[in-house]
Amino acid sequence: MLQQQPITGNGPNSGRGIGLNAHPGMHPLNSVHPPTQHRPDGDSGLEGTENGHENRRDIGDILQQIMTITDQSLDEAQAKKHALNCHRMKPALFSVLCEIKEKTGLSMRNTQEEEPPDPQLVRLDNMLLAEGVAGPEKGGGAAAAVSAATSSGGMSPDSSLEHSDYKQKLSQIRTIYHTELEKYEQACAEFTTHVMNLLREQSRTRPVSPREIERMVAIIHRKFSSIQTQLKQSTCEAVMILRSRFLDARRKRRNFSKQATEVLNEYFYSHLSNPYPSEEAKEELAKQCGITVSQVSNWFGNKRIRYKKNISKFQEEANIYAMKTAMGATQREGSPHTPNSTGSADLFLGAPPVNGEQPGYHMGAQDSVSQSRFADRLYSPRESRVRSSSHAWSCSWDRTVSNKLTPAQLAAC
DNA sequence: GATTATGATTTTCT
DNA sequence: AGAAAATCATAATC
Repeated sequence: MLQQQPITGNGPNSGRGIGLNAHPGMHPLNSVHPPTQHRPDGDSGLEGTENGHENRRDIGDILQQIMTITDQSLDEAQAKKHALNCHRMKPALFSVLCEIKEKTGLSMRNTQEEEPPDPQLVRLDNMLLAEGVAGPEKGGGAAAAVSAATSSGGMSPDSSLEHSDYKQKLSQIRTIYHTELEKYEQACAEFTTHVMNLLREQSRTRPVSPREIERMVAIIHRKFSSIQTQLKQSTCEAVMILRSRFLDARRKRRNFSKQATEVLNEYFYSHLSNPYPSEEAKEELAKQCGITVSQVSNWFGNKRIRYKKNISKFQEEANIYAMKTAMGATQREGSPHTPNSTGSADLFLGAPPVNGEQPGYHMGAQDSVSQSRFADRLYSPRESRVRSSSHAWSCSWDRTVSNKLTPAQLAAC
């Protein structure tokens, strides 16, 4: 627009702009246009000498004014500024100018002032809060996250050690996060204050309304919040990596202690006809082995399926435990049995005397006496009670395993 | 380092 | 819902 003026502008102001006509190089341009009607003298396109002189005088005046400003002392300038500020028309003029600004350039920004909270940021906030990184410092924050993550899988005996390591690392992340957040907030506050002061200062000489300052502050905060989002995102990533490293149970699998395996195996082989411990029995076993109930369940699940898949592989182990149990039973011979007892006493529950006979170790062999004994047991009141609580047992274990028990194992059962 | 053992998880079944 | 079966991933062993 402005650049076109010299070409098309031959109106009343044409030829009076500062510097344009004064520049000698512009004359050929102007000369393209024929002389307009307000020049009846039919000048050949060159500015009239009077006009030219007038323009030069104007420019000279302006230059002179500029020069005098630099000559003014600071006090003088301040006094003038003050006088301007105290001018009775100033507030009115100020507000009018502010209004005009609002209606023009700044109206665009009004539309985006009330934007909804960023869903991504909300998600990050929620996660940081849940992980105990953000929010109030509470001792149980990290621990709660850990227990929540491990509740399904159970805890290994050395888990407390690893959890403290996890907590320590998490608190490191927390510290870094809070330090960075503080830095960010400080920087944001500093910058905001600086800009506000600057704008307030400038509002004395140019139309800057308080509303505009507020808006500017909001813009600054928006810009800074993107940095905050990045910080939150990287913190979340760090927490996720930490979690996957420390809380993935499969990653840190530890074998149970020998003693724990012993206890579990003893129970398993002494209940080979129905290796489904009740909830109470599981709790008891868990207590004895120093593992969780779900770990006991896992162990029995694994053991059952692996035993069933390859019985011959487990024969030796089975016989060892059967012998152990049988010997235990022999030792206890004569002592009163409590058929409905639970827990470790259940190991010898109902195990009949093997008539002094040592376990035969007839791998896979199955005599008719054992079979009938097994059948008896199968339909004994106790067994039927247990069976009703273990639906799968009658369908799967009974058919595939129980009828392959060796005499020693059966005796143990 | 290949193989096996084993605890945990996931999927399927009853 | 709980167990079986399949699978994964790591520990232990050779």
